[in-house]
Amino acid sequence: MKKYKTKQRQQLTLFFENNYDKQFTISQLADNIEGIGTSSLYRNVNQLVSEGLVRRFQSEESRKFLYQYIGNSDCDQHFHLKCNKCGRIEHMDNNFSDLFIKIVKSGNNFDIDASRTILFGFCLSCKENEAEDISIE
Amino acid sequence: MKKYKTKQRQQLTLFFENNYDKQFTISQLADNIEGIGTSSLYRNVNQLVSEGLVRRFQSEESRKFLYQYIGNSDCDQHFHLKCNKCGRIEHMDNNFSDLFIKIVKSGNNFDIDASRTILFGFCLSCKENEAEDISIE
DNA sequence: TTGCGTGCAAAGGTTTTGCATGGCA
DNA sequence: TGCCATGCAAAACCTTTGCACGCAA
Repeated sequence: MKKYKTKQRQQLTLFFENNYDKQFTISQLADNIEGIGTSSLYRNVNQLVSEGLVRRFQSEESRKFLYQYIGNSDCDQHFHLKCNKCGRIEHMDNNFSDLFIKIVKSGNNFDIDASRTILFGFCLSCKENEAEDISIE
Repeated sequence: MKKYKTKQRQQLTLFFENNYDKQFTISQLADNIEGIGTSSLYRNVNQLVSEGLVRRFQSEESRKFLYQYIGNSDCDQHFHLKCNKCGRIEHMDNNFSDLFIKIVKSGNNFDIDASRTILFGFCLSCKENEAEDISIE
């Protein structure tokens, strides 16, 4: 399938590249990118997903899909850590990932597929602000 | 709110109890349980979720919810391992879970919430059958 | 008998698809 | 010019909700 470099597709890719490691819903993308219709947005995002440049997740709370640019990083090699508060994704070190995979393999006879697994919790900066916000949540 | 022991609710609970550690979509529940309408199914399942007896997950691929009976087990204490092939959920040993949580805490400054995290991979029995089936998938 | 539960149908919200038009190469 | 991409609208899909009837206690 040939691909044309349309204005819409270029804007979408640019926006993703400028917001590496953040996740967006379709409506958030639409809010931030001028001049692209919903269906073209879905089609382009899905194409980026199938190319492996963007990753699709499920939101925890709502039923919306979340999209995150991962570029050409070797994300199949390691775990990802998602903060339940700010939503950011961290890439776990490959060595730590390997270590854990081996622990589970020996302890549980289970072969973890790190590329499919997301670990949920709280990142450092959200943890540090926890004390102040404890009454909110 | 009072609760009546209706036939439908009893059948649902029975099915869940007989299929401990498996996850089902609503339509899979409907296929397996005779004589319960969709809306009653949703309402009963959601009630079990709010009572803490059933847990609701998001499917990774589709937008469907998955439901799993957890009874009164202390699933907040450990990780769960889901086999990508047979779909079964295993409960990871609490000690292994603790170990990994500590590793990630020191290595990544990230507090994992084991209760929300599912580790994907392949279980022992599916791994053993892998050689025969490798052409299928 | 009381009032919660059920089931049908409709609503609500997100994603996908059909089709005619537009724009890249 | 050829043909992929766009955008509108409609369809598809899953979950929730409204309402009249049914059934447990």
